[in-house]
Amino acid sequence: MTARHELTRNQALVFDALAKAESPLSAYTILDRLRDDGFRAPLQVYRALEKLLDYGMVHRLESLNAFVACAHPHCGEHGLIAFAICEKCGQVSEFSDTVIEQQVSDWTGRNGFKPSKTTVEIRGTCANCLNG
Amino acid sequence: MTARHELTRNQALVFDALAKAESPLSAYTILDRLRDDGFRAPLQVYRALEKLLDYGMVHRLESLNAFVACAHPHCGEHGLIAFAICEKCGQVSEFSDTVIEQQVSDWTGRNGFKPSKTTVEIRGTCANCLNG
DNA sequence: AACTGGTATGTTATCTTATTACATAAGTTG
DNA sequence: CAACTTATGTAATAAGATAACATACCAGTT
Repeated sequence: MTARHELTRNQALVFDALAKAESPLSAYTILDRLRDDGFRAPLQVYRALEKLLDYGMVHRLESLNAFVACAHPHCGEHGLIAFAICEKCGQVSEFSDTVIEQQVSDWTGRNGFKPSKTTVEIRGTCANCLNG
Repeated sequence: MTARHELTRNQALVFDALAKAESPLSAYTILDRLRDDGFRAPLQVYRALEKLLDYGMVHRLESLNAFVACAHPHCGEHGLIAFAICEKCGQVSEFSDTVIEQQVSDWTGRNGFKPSKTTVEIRGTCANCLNG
């Protein structure tokens, strides 16, 4: 756990649940996994997620309504991130692409659009599952 | 209405509702707008949307859980599409970007990933709302 | 016309995801 | 301590999506 952000108990529990998971988790799945730690209501999860998203320690996968811990060692220090999501096994690969970032920035510049967050998600089948 | 796909009554109603709208509509908003046309249940909307998405006549905005009619005159004939979504006024600009498409294709090629659908959504504030 | 297979529909119930509202507690700063 | 902000707990409800089942409609064939 980096010391970049002091996490509260709930935030730490949610982050750990995501960090341990092999694939993205929905808020309700997180809730189920934290029952033993005293979690009873969705809001406890959503509130923690909100902060973690703020800190850049967790990403939201819009096309799945699910969440993943950031793959980067020092979170929050990256530009545009893209996700490749395998629909077979659920695994997610995270990568940053400066060229895409530049294209987005070009378009928004040309059109006077002020971007706040950009989502890039590639759904498909990963190499592993293709060979299986 | 193009003759590229014979739409059923329900599909035509849903498509028209989206085409008339100034901004993306949720499935339940579509349902409400079609009450007078006999729609009573969400499934009627979702089933129509499924087909329209198939035909490429409608796009789903993952970060909004909402739908828009395709902006292109002849739908379904385009590659990767990106959306710029204004969080103030709700307006959506649709554009295709071959460079981003190429970057995605490069990554998937390098990683043996077989893509089925790619989502690119830029959230932010449009020029109009910035000047307002 | 009757038979058959495929597609579209209608309806109810249910499941999943997310937020509102309100009360309480805990930490921080003046 | 008082005032303030931030975190928590809990219940209720809103919003988005699907499952299950029954019925109808529309070819093409016999």
